Amino acid sequence: MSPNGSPVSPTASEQPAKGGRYHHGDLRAALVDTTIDLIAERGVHGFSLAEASRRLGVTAAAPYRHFADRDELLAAVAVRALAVFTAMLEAEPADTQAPEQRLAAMTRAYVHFAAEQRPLFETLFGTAIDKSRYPELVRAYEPVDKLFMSSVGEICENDPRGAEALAAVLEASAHGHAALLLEGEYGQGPDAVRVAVDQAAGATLALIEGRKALATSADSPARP
Amino acid sequence: MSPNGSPVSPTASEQPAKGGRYHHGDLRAALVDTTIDLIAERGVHGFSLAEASRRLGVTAAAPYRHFADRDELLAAVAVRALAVFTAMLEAEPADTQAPEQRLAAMTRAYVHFAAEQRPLFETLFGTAIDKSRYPELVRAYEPVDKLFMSSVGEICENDPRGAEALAAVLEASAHGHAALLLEGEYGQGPDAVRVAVDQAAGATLALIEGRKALATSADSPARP
DNA sequence: GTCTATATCCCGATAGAC
DNA sequence: GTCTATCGGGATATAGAC
Repeated sequence: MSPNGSPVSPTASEQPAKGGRYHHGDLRAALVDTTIDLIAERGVHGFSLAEASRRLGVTAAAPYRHFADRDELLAAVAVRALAVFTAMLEAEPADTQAPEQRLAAMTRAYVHFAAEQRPLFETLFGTAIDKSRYPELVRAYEPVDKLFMSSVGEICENDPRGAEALAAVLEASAHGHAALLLEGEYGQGPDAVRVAVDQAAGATLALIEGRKALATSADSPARP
Repeated sequence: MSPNGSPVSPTASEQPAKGGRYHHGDLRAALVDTTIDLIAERGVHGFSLAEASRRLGVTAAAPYRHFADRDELLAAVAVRALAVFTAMLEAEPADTQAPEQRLAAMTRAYVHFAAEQRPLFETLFGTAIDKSRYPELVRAYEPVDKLFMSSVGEICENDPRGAEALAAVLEASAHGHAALLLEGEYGQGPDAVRVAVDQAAGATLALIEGRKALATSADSPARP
């Protein structure tokens, strides 16, 4: 088990062979795991293929059998990140709640994900991966998008424009809370996470409510 | 004039001297300017002291007369960033508006700043500068904080707790819009900036309004 | 599928001359 | 206040052996 909690191929050894050749059971997966660990320690930009190789006891040339270059490895990490986040979202009870409550829960999950899976979150945002180069990465975004937009759509029925706008501000708010949490603006430790998560969820509800209120008052400006 | 629009010392030449010694009028300021250009081109993490020196026609050793290390130069850029942002905020008409409108205007300024001064914005957030090491950086935050908190305080009179919470969500929302704009989620070009700025300002108003509404309904839960 | 070896390039930082 | 010279790292990526 790697420190990031992901399983490495069972046949992978963790030390270089003393004398002979060294073979990984699944160097590709091991590289993804080790990369996540490295990002956790030094940030996305501190990561290097060379050091990941060193940690796994292979030479710096080995990874190039599995990834064309550094970016392709990061894209693989991003795909994993979206899989983890999707799993978090799908673990929520889905149908029993009002769409506002589901969106608040998704916001909680978003900020929680940023806090608990920092390296994965950083990989999704801290880097400028050229998504169009990695179709599987585009596909990995789809389930998240679907879940999110379905709840937004329920709130903005028959108003696709409004839905898009609401989606944008909700995403921005959630993202902002996550980003500032990671910047340390909420302090450190589990208390900071709790506060950020609560405030983010509250902001989601307030945004939905506030937009409703402002739209109404715009319809009948004589009634503030 | 440097591409980032900041004046370089008038005595600074832009090419290395052909034969003799090379003296800058103000290498320190020139380094800050060039650093901003470099960050604009390659991002905060792509920047290097070595390349900044190269561009200015000095050797890699020269900067160390002016900055103890790389981080100190980045801190100087951050100070400049806050000065620019403060100037943007102070350029707004201050007293004529309701606090909600002033906060919406500050949000506009924030997102606008991120878009128009991307390298400065990136320096403030993309790096983990240890602020406590640079007292002048701490001081540079003060005027912004003061402007922001005074408007927030007007809305949350006699409720310092509420003021802090409102400040946090407003900051997060503004930051989120700025961050997603820079990530390209709004597309490219001036249209993207306009949309992001408008949505961010709208979100600010909606957050204030929505929190008010939710607080009220919490006081009298029998009246949804 | 991995290794050896190598090419090529980059960086931050310091000592001491001028 | 800048330069020369240098130390001691680090990186990506390729060619060819096994």
